[in-house]
Amino acid sequence: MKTLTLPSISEMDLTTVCAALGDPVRMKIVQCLARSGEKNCSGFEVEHISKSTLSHHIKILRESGLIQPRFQGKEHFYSLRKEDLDRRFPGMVDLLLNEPVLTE
Amino acid sequence: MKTLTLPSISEMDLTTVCAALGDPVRMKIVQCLARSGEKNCSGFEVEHISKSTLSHHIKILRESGLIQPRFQGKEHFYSLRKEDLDRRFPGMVDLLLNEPVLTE
DNA sequence: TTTTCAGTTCGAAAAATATCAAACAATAAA
DNA sequence: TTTATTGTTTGATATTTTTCGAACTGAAAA
Repeated sequence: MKTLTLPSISEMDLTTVCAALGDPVRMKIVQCLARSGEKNCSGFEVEHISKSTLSHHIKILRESGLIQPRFQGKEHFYSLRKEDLDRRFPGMVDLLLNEPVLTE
Repeated sequence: MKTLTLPSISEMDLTTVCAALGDPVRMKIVQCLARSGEKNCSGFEVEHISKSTLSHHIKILRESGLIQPRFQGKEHFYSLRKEDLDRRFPGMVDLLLNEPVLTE
């Protein structure tokens, strides 16, 4: 059985969250989730990246508090922790939603 | 005569700004400026850091669009580009102001 | 049970970043 | 003019981060 540690609202740190958002791959994943609700790894619109690298980025996003997983069978569905983020960092989700997604 | 290039509002990039804020030293400088208006290097409340390192961090903040300099004699006064940031990333400055400054 | 599928973890290599001391530049003060 | 002050730049090193392939894990399908 999986037991994954997510930071609680009070454990979330703005610098850590900003560092997580400071990578273009991760920013794209977060913006994707902010718009779409829930997706599994293959749903993130990031190209030319190995699955181990993607998994690494997901871990950083999860540990920063930005996203949370839901396990269903062999799939891992991820979603943005909108309510928690809105409580801890009011305005942050809107900021992400207002920003157009970069297409490379 | 100094000619420093600041990014225009439309040149500001959210990922780059987040990367700039994703370092504890730089986050502290920005929060300091968000609260205090204008300060020179010796006014940032960061300890145990050489002046060359501080200068490096200031450059990253300036090039991301977060801060702007004003030259007066031998001093360089820095301030947060609040109006520009509010236009480009509405809510970001408030987000920084709402967040208590970490004291290590 | 064996295979396939979705994803994580491990170990290593490459790239980027943070840090400092020393040298430099520009202004102001002596 | 010489010296002190405020900060930047340069060059080097140490650390961190990104990236990948290979091996692994757990669940579902064959």
